[in-house]
Amino acid sequence: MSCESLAKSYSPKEVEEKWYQFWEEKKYFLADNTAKDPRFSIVIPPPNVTGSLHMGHALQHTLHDILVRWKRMSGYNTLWLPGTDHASIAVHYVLDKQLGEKNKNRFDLGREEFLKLAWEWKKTSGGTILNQMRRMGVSCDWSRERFTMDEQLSRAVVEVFVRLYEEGLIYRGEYIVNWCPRCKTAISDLEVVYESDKGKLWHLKYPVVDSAEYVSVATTRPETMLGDTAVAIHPEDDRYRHLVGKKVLLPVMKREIPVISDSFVDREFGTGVVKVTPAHDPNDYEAGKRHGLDRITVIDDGGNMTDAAGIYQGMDRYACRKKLLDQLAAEDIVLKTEDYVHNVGHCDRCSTAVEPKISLQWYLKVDSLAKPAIEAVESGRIRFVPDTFKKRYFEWMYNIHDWCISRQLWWGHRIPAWYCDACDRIVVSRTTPTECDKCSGKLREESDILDTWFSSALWPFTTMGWPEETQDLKVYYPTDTLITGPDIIFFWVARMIMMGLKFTGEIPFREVHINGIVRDADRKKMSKTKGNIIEPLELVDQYGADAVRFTLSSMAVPGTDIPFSTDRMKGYSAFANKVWNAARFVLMNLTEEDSPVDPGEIDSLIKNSKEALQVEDLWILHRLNRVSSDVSESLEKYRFHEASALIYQFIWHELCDWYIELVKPILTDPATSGNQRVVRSRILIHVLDASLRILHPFMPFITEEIWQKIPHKGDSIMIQSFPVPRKARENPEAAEQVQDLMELIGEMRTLRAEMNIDPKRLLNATLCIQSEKDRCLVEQNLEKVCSLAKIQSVQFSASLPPEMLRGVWRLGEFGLDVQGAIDVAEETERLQKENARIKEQMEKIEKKLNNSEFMSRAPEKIISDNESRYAELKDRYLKIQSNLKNLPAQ
RNA sequence: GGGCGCCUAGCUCAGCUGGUAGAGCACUGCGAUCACACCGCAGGGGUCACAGGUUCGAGUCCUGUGGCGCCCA
Repeated sequence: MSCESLAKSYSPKEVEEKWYQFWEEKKYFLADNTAKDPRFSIVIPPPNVTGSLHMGHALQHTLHDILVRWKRMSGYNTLWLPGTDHASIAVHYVLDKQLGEKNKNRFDLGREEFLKLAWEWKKTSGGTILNQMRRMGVSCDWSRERFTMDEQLSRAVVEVFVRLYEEGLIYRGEYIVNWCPRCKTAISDLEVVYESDKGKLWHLKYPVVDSAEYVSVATTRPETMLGDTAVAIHPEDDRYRHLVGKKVLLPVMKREIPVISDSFVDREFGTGVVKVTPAHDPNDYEAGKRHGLDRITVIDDGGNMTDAAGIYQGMDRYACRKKLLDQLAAEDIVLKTEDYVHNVGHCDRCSTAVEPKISLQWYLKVDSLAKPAIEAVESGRIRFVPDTFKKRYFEWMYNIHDWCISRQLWWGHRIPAWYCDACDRIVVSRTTPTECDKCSGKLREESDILDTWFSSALWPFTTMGWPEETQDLKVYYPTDTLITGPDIIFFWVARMIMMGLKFTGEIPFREVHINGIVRDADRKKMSKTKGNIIEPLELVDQYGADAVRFTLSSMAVPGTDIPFSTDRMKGYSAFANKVWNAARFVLMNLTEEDSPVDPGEIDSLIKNSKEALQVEDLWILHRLNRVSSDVSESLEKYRFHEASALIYQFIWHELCDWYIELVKPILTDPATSGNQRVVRSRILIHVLDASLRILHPFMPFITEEIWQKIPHKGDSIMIQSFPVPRKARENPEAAEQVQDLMELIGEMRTLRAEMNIDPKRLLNATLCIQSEKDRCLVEQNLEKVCSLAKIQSVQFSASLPPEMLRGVWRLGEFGLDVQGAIDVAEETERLQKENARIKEQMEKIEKKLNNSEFMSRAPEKIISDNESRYAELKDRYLKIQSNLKNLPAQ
């Protein structure tokens, strides 16, 4: 085994690419569906194929990868399945833009050509995000990469559609939908985002027919008046009751329309009279149905006025508004104009104002699917982490509406339906029919495609081969965990649960971990317009993937947003360097002959040759035990922040700050025996090895780089076992002893610092320790104490000589000889101050212990804790008191 | 309008089932010695938003007030 030495500091750039390639080549990421081990499986929330890696992905992928690497190292047969979704609207958007540059649109090209172009685009640019993911070090099984439009997944989509149709759960109907005039498609309720826009409220004069009276109607969208087919009042509104049944004359169009009475009218809005445009407003549409009103469509698919708009035909809807208002003003129809802030729906993808529009669409009836999906969460079969998110889920599920699943786009899964023009029959089929099964007439294929989320909803099982009963499906479905953001609980999580239960009879995942949203350091949401976007790959370039991963993980409190701070990340890149240098120290103390350490070797060392071990050895092994189980426990609960803090604290503040420092004096002392040296290096190798393994899921690159350089068995750290607690190493006694030594060293250091003693100056010390056992402990570890507290000689004595600086710790008192008269006044003040602090704490506890209510009601454990704490404080207090008394007279 | 969440050190946040207020960064002092100055040692800094209540005991549970944010309509 050769022991290379390490560079003085860690540079991620040189190692990351190398190891990622190595892992992939060795096929470590591949899941083996024949393995007998318990399995752990997870599917990626498929990123949009047009997307590029942002901080949200970086976070989610980091969390996925931590779980997956940890489970893999813990002996699970692990699958992490990657892939992308086809993102109909987004792809259309990208291509529309490209075509637009050549002054063309998709209709010029035609469906077939457009799809060719789309596939071409997918082939060249669709893999961007997947390649970017690799830079984060993700260990997904690339051999199982899926795309929602893969042939097999597409077949599954057809299968699902046909089954749902045959069960009567999919129907076609004419309703008012959210229409995006730019994308030229219907979109679902969820894809509409409401933003408050500053607009105006125009009050218009509608004269009552055969009367001198007129009514004033208020509207934010005057152009829709061209399609008005009634005005409405509230049935209990006495102001207008007399008008019901009469007609008003619609200005401009000069159409007589009825006054209807309906309780949907809000009496407080405007004057209490509203115009009714059934073809362009969802509420009006419903009211129109109730009252049998005509529906006049005045705005077309592209947002332009139809021929029903009279002279405004062909005009853009906003241009029309302007011109129309001119006309209305000229005709004295506008009674009043006020500023008005209202919520306007915008297309989620392209931000164009949505146009409510009547059209014939395909819908999925969701009631019967929602029921079992609700039950699955209510019963706890599916758990949300944190739990509070299930409320959001229920809220939506209890009020769920039928889902408009058709889109008037081309890129996606074409709805498998054919129309017979001869007999009006609709044929829905798994295979392309040649003729109408009823009248043998010619068939016309449906041109609409399905909502992208329709296929995403099937992702957990179609990616594994459904509807075939594949081995993958058997082994890896249902998946264990879904990690995703709060924004797609409805879009995706809820729909996956419904579809999973419907088509596999099983829940698609057992737990849903909802992560927070990554924001900028000031908690602001990142956005292009704000210009506060942080590019994860730029961070990776600068600080290394490990530092980025660790930062995200350390801030990943379930369900809590992450204000990403570069300062904090610098801290974690320093941590990487710290780990590097700890390894460097270990390697410097090894020789060519050092071989890999088996954990069992350390156990038998404890069992058979305890005398060769130092107390700090027992302590660090004990601590290692605890940390390994604590980290696992935290990960089990998705407490990534806690797990990160545990391993950080252990490596930096226990292994580096104490263990290595305690071991140093032994290693540097030329008098140390060969055997002592060997034992030290065996333990160092082992503790470093185990620490690297615990750290590996969080920081895969640096841990692999170091692990490959220390004595090791095996080809890669990523397939080694994750440390588990070993009984032989539990040693609370050693833990306490080291605690006592640390306290002594700490007190001495504090005293030195407070008294401004030159850090390099070696002092003589006197120790008073009552207990024989305690004295032995200190005696046996004298070298270490001296080295870490800069002491040159120690005397044990029953009492402290007067001319010394004094300190106390749990096991006794100590004096530092500063060789010369000490400033008694200053020393008195210092000790008195310290005792005042102690007294304060004692009084607090005293109050509790003197309270009979507390003594009779508090649990025994709490009482005894307080008592022993009090005893300790008192002991310390008395020691200081006696120190004060024994100071030389002034 | 309905619902949910947040307010803890200068900053960003932990603090699970109530029992001695924590971390990282920043800050102050000291330190180029044999892993690391991307470092070490020591230190300062908090009426846990506010007001009530429950309890022997409240950052933690309950009610209300104020401020901020999110979701749904």
